[in-house]
Amino acid sequence: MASSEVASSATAKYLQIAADLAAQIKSGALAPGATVPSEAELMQRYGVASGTVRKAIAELRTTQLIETHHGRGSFVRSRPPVQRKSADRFRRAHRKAGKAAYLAEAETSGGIPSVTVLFVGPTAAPPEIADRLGLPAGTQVLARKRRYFRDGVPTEEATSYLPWDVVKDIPEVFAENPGGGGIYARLEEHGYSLAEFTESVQARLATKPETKALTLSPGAPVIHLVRDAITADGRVVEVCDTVMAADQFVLDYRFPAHD
Amino acid sequence: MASSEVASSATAKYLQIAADLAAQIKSGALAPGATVPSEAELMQRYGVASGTVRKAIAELRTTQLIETHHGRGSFVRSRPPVQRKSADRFRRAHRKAGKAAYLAEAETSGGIPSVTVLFVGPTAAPPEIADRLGLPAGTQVLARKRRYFRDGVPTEEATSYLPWDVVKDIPEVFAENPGGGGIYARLEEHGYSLAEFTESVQARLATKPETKALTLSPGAPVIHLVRDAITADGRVVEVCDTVMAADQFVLDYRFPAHD
DNA sequence: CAGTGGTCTAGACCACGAG
DNA sequence: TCGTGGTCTAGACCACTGA
Repeated sequence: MASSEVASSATAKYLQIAADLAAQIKSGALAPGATVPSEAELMQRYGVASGTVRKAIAELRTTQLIETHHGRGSFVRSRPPVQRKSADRFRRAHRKAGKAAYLAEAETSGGIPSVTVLFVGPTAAPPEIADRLGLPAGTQVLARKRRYFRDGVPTEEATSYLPWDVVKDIPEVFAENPGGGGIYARLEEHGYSLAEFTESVQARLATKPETKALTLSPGAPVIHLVRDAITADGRVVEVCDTVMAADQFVLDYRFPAHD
Repeated sequence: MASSEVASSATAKYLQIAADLAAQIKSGALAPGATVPSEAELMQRYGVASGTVRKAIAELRTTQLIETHHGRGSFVRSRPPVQRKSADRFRRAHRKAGKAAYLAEAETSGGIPSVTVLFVGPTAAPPEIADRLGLPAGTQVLARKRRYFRDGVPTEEATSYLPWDVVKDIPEVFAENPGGGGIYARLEEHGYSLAEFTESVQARLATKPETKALTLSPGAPVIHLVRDAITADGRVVEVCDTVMAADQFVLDYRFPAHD
């Protein structure tokens, strides 16, 4: 028989199973953090094949109701508290007080922040970055790639690109920890007085590597933010390319109505 | 044999197939609008089972490279030109020139913009909105809900909420078309001089109703933006709640480095 | 080690779309 | 009608996790 009694109901079996499990989660029968029954268990309970159960699980994953860990199982997600990111985090006053932008921000958020530096060194500038820096594509620049965590959970990954001629005399920016106030403070100490920042914000689904780096479920959305740091004479002295787990952040902006 | 030579390579077969097709798309060998080879064709070409091909196709779908239509096939998506949304769109100069924000923006983007007004009338303010307006939850406010299109395709849906005492003497804001410069121009004409805007940006997956309203695929990301319009004396006179198809927009912001 | 999810096969039947 | 994608089965082996 195998496929003789298949694909006939109004809505697909795997969706019914997903809806059933979703109802259990919303009702609280499956509490946040609880483990979802294993695939084998669900196959037996619903009398379906493995593929069908897996599609149901995938459905719950894309709706962010559960997360899955290879070899461990699936777990009901607990809505994490979001982190507000305001343009205020780049206020010069914060830099003068010796705080890096991330820490300045973390002060007003719950959770314990931490940072891991993944890479610091020369790189060929990717086309879009080179364009923003006003350099030919492939020019050597300094890249600083780091990953940010809150309570040990990765939340965002950021790569800063700086023109080589700007950084070559600023030894601190080659260090893992560029010192109090971060690289913006170092830039200003070396005569690059920052006038303004511009940010471009896009949202999209995470790529495979991003899901790994940020431990996201496939199909999870990310915020892709690219910021230019611009000096008083109009030069872009840093481009920061950031990918954030979308469910972890709210971005706040404020701008005047005047001309 | 069946499964004797399975799941051993470094990266999964379905990902290799997806990557191969993605490369063909990026190289232009598969042009936008072209039909992707059928599943049967791909099964033969790559020598894999149907399930494997389907997973590869699903991968390309979540990366927005293709779209699939039951019974017709899969097609390479033509990258819709994204629309840049800059804070500049609220410059008073634009309002004075008689342009509404949306049209002012559309001038610098490709595509023909259009708007449909879905609802204008009194509503009980939802909690989050009431909070921003500084009113008790459930207070009667004026809601203006409209849907925006580009080239006939829905791209965003926005609802403005205005305190009743503000609008009760401004007949134009009850009309479908509030006139040149939009409601912000009308507010300023009636003594509500706008000082600044704040925007909160979040990204998440579309809800079921949103996928319908914006004709999105399930699992597609949206940008949720909430803007407050604030007068010189600090009063919030409008809250605009907007949901945008994420793949249609880039949000641009600019802010000073000064204190 | 046992148990979990991840990938894969080689089929089947159903539902949709176009000629 | 025929070709398309959508769902489903009943298995298999692989890879990761934790006791």
